[in-house]
Amino acid sequence: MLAIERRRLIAESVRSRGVVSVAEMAEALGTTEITLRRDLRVMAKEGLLVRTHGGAVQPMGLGHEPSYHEKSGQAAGEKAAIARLAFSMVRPGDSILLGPGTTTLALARLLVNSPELTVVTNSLLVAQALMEAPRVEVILTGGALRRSIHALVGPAAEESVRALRASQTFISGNGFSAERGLSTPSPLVAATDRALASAAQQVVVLADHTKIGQETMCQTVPAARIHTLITDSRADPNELAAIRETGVEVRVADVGEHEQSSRAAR
Amino acid sequence: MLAIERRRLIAESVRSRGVVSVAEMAEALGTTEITLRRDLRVMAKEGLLVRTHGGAVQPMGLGHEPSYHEKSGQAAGEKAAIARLAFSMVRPGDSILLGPGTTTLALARLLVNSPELTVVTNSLLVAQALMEAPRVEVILTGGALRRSIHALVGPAAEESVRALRASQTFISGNGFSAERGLSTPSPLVAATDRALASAAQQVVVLADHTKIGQETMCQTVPAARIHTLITDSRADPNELAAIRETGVEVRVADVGEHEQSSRAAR
DNA sequence: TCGCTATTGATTGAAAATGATCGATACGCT
DNA sequence: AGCGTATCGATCATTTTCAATCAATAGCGA
Repeated sequence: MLAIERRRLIAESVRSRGVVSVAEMAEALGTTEITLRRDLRVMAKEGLLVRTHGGAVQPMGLGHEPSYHEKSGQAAGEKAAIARLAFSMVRPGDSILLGPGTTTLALARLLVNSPELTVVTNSLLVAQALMEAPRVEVILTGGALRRSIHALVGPAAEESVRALRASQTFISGNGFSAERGLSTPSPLVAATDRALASAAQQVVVLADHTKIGQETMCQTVPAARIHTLITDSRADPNELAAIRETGVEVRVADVGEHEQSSRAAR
Repeated sequence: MLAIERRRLIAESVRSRGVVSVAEMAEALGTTEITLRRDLRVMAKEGLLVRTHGGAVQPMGLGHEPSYHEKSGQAAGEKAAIARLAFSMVRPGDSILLGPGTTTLALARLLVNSPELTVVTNSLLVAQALMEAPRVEVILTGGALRRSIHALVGPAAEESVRALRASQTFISGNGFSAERGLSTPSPLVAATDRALASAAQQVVVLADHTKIGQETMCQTVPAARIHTLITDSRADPNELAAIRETGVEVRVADVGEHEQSSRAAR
């Protein structure tokens, strides 16, 4: 096996799995750990990976953001189930909008192998996830970077979606109630989400049970403008009933037994 | 077997498999490794493949562009020196534009502790780097995601910078010559870079020595529209003189002794 | 046939890559 | 904190690969 070929495989492994171990790779590539260590050292110097004890990890820049990831561990199983249900509503050839949030991010990760799709988003994390999706056309809105949610907001963001029209918008938020609809704590984010919502024929809200019945400061979209809410089975049934009253179609995602949210974030 | 025939088979093998090994091909073609090496040397000089130890690989640029990871290691010390010089040109309170590229990314990393700055960029990596810069306002252009360079391009990107006006633009490219100015292989990228350049009073090009004198397909900005070129001390002096003739201010960054990049590009 | 040239094969010393050993260091566990 | 284990880096030996030079062969025209 050629050295360059070996390194290409290592790079690929790092990109796809995030981490590699020296022993494991040496075994897989049929070489010794010494050689592999040398490869890793060279590749680390080139910035292709970051060396750690016993292996190497993906350099920060592609892949997973830790601070944001802590949050995504909460109700991870539920979020994944919601994302799967939302995924089933996407048809090949569609143009869809994705807002920021851990649940929409989970949806984006499911879209990686999807064929022929156009995704418009203001979330850097969604864009990052779809970097791996060769057949998905990704369009980012412009806008000012809001660090806390890794998303683009502000007038520029709203302006750039004004010209667009998509079949569906998938957005999330911090609270959803029958009375107030979808809400978030930040006026800037709310305004941008509102722009996303108004650019699509169908507005789908992804909100796990921790958000149902919650109300936060700024209304994003009133319930009347929302077509579908996808949540999970631990949401308060009374509130869901009230939401249905307002004309929103409520769909409840089934959480597989193996992915209860009791599990800690990795 | 004719030499032409043999080389055609080699080229085909490289194209289809990405890599060939000397021993393997010699076996397959029924010739000796010496002859095969000679073939590879000639073909490498013609740019049909890139020679490596033990074999050869597909030239990056045809099959797939060099993923930015691969490029980021080349001339790393020089790039850092160029970035430092560019950094000294940025004044607090400025609004600047940053294009995509490993050198502009290095500049962005230096800006992390900079106070009171507005940065407009179409590079996701620059945005990511500035995520850590609490006092830098980051604005992303919109646009279609170009995966190979992790940047936003296309009409939407150009449109979103049209309304902006900054004091300086820092852009990079794949080639810079006195005759052709700044150039890149992709028309889409070139158009977007051009839009960035036209939005600022001062256009600064960051290009390490490997790009000086090179010409690629699409002209981004003619030399006449460029105010300053920052490069490193290994650049061809004759070409730099010719560039100065066109009225471009050429500044040469000093590479610290500890960060030579003697390693050849692979 | 003769002479010329281009291509191929062989040899050799140098360079690179690989593998192994050993002391030093870091990590995990109690 | 202390100890055992795993990992790391450096150095040296071995193998592989490379480039340069020289010899041999085949093709070609006069």
